[in-house]
Amino acid sequence: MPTPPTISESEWIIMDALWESSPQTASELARHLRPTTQWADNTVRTLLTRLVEKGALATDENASRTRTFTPAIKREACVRAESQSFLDRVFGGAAKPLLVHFAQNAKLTPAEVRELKKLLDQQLDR
Amino acid sequence: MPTPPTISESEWIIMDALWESSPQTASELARHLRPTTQWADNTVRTLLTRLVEKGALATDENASRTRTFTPAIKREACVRAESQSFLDRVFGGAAKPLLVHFAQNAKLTPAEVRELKKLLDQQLDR
DNA sequence: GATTGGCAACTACAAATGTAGTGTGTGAGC
DNA sequence: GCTCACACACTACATTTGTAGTTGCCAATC
Repeated sequence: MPTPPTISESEWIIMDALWESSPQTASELARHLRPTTQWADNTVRTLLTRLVEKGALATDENASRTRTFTPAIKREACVRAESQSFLDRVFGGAAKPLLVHFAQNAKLTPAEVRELKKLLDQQLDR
Repeated sequence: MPTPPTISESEWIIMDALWESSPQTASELARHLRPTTQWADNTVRTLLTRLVEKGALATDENASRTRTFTPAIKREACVRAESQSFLDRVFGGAAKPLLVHFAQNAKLTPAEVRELKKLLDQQLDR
């Protein structure tokens, strides 16, 4: 998978559901998402179609009547792309201010803080 | 300023220029941005108009012939809003994975690492 | 065999975005 | 006073996004 395509906000919701559990059919997805999104079936189908067009999802071509959908790109790659774009747009590409922002605004448990500090230490070693 | 409006990617470029130096006239802005964006004057003007409509920029109402533009909202507020939306969309609202991601992928200087660790410690104290 | 309940494909349509072009009025210079 | 260069306001138009509705086909059911 080359550069991941642009995934819009609604499309992320679909992708997330499929990254979490796939393959799924359109109706399964719609059913699972309805409580939170209240989307009509056709809305889910449209988003699925667009994601397939973008190459973000794959369907089983053989299945004639009811297709299932599976991610064709890795979540990590999308996260990476989105993160880079966000970093550039909002923080002018500088990671430190971003980290400062989230470190200050997030409510972290002591355990998480310890974990992050350990991660930062590993940065020093390299 | 209540909740900041949605600022699109192109609009961020305009806002950034004005947060950095304001007030500026449309042509000044266009001139400054041309090297990087290659936008036509009218493109800049359109974006400015939209930002004024959104309440993100203010113009000096009195000036009759050549208006200048100034941010009407704080960069920090926009950063906060964008960050929240990004956090929710890409990391499902969980700050720790986000911090992990950027802590691992960013290349930080030892000084920056120390600074961040100090910040994290302050989190513990509260 | 006619009916029904899905599913897929196609179409719809408004708002937001990116990126300008056109028309118009006016101050600055000649 | 006439002209020209600008600046502003309007208009334009393709794409993307959000959110469906409509139509047509097929498989299982009665």
